[in-house]
Amino acid sequence: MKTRMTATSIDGPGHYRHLLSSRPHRLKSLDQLAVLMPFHRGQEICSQSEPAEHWYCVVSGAARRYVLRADGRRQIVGLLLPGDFFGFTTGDVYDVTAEAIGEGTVVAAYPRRRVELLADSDPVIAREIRQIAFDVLSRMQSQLLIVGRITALEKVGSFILEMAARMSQGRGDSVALPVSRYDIADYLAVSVETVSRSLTDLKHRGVIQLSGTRAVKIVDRDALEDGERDAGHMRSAA
Amino acid sequence: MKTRMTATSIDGPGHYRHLLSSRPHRLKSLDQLAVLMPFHRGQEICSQSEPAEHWYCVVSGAARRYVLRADGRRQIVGLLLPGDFFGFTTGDVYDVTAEAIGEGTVVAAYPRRRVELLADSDPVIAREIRQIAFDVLSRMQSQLLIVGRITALEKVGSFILEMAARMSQGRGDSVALPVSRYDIADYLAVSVETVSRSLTDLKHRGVIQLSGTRAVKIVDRDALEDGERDAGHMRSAA
DNA sequence: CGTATCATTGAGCTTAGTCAAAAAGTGTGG
DNA sequence: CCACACTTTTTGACTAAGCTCAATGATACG
Repeated sequence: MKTRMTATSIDGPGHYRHLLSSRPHRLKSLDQLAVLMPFHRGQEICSQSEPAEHWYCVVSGAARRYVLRADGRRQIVGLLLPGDFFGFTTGDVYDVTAEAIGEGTVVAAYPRRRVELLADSDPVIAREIRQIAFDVLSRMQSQLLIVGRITALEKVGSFILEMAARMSQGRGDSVALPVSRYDIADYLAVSVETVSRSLTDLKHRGVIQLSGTRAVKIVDRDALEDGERDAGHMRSAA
Repeated sequence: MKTRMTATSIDGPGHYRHLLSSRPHRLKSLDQLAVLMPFHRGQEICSQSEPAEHWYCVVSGAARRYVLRADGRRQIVGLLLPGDFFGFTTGDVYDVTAEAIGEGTVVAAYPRRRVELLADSDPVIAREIRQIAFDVLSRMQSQLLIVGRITALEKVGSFILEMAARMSQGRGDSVALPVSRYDIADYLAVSVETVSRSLTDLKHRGVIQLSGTRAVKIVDRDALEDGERDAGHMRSAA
């Protein structure tokens, strides 16, 4: 069993502070409550069935939320990029495990009780948290829509589009995938081999270009979006 | 295009009031703000891309949230049973369409602006809404975990278990499925034929019994849960 | 009681999973 | 800087699961 890094394992709460303050994100008003924690590659941030004492926000790097099946299969129910919050539960324990993907992933941990108390006295903060919850909801629904697609090619195509949108804030046709093929496979609920084959296929068709294994350039966005279009496809104008 | 029933189409806001007050659910404190609306089978409750002016709660019957793909395929991203809330968005328009499944499905509509104003002045209500959002999150994650399963048999098995848990509050091994095979198919992202074949299969194996097409009796719960068990499987003790 | 919808079953075909192995990166210590 | 070990990625051959098309049976509703 992996050891879990605790808040006390960092040598001073202000060490990564600049990372937080320099980055625009929701809950800015709660930054002073946050404890910033760096994690090693593959290290658990919070574990399924353990007391849910914090809400988290990725500051830099990336993380994955997942469950392990009895057959050993891993199912990823969320990829978390900088600015993404996680750790919200219905009960008082975490419902899935979250772990850092890259070395040195930094996460802000907000003590749940204290934040909720603050929210009780400050409607603005309460609204912020509500909005964050809706964002999480929206992210999860996107994944559901991707995983629910029919062919593996469509799943991988949608995945690239989602990553492109989330990583570069919608602009730019180049993505540096923050995850391995294995992660993509477990996120899309297909096998690694199928992910690899789909990418190769998209490359051969001239839909994408690959520089190395992680850098993807979107050449023909329309082709990716085909089999992606749903009736009434439009970004919600906030 | 289907016509959408508006709030004015009911002949008095108090007509279905007893349905709401007799049913335990969250947001009891907001019942007086709710407008109760009955819907016909297949009638739209709210539409993708339209202004999100209400939050909803199913009072009786059932509803589905879905998107339509360019190829005509329908993807269901949520089945809503009595007590379930929906209509939360990140932007100011609904991100998917919701429609009633059964004839006479009754839904409570809460005017979003007014509820948020109320939440601003009442921390208890704000907390309620937060909790509701987390519930929605949990429901969606459950679906993601089911859709992400490998075989159709596992998907259908998990679906039966989920419905049994949600409909009878965990008690009882009999479920009256509130939806058609087509709905199940679009919820699980498999074809109707596969749903039918899987149910027949489970019946022949003695895992379930079917009385008619909608009534399912769980005979061998363990068998359904196999390929269902994930490491650390336990209900969060609230 | 007829008609439309829903459900089941069958046959053939396509896709993706599995098993196996090679190739390409990555990182480490000598 | 290079050699070695390990991980990740790709490719191939085979198998099996599920989709499509098609037809028949069952239900529900007017």
